[in-house]
Amino acid sequence: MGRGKIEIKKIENNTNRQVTYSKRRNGIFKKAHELTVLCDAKISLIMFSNTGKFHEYISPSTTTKKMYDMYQTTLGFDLWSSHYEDTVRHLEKKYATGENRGEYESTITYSNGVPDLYGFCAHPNNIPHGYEPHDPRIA
DNA sequence: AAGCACTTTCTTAAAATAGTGG
DNA sequence: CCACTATTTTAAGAAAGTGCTT
Repeated sequence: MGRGKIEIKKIENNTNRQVTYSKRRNGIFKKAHELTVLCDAKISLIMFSNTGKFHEYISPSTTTKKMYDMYQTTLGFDLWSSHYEDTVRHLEKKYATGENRGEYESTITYSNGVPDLYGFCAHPNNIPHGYEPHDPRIA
């Protein structure tokens, strides 16, 4: 877009990276707001820049706490338990590729894959181009 | 004043999407 | 459902602006 297309990889130039982050963040927040209004969706976006600056969007119809509660209820585990990592591994093993996918997808209407710790839900058949997972746990 | 981190503005090419029709 | 198209929107690049710190 803009003056030309850029390759999706880390922007090494500090100034350009900062500008792109600022503009794209606003773009995402605007889209989240539109989806909230148009489709009556509940959306929570939490982001930290590479310098640690915090920004958040939350649909007016919900709260961040409610979203975490829904996340836990939907996936059936406790985010804050000491067994969280184990639980996620278990769910991934059970649902990510196996014959239980249908059962899983019937309970998850929005996402299309495994419980995520890395920003999106990944399923081999439905990963947007350029967003291949880089989960440090599955190195 | 000068340097730094971050945001905004302008132009405009590329991408997204609403609408339409097979 | 998919393909095509017209219209709208996004965001790159460059530059200017804002606010904070030293």
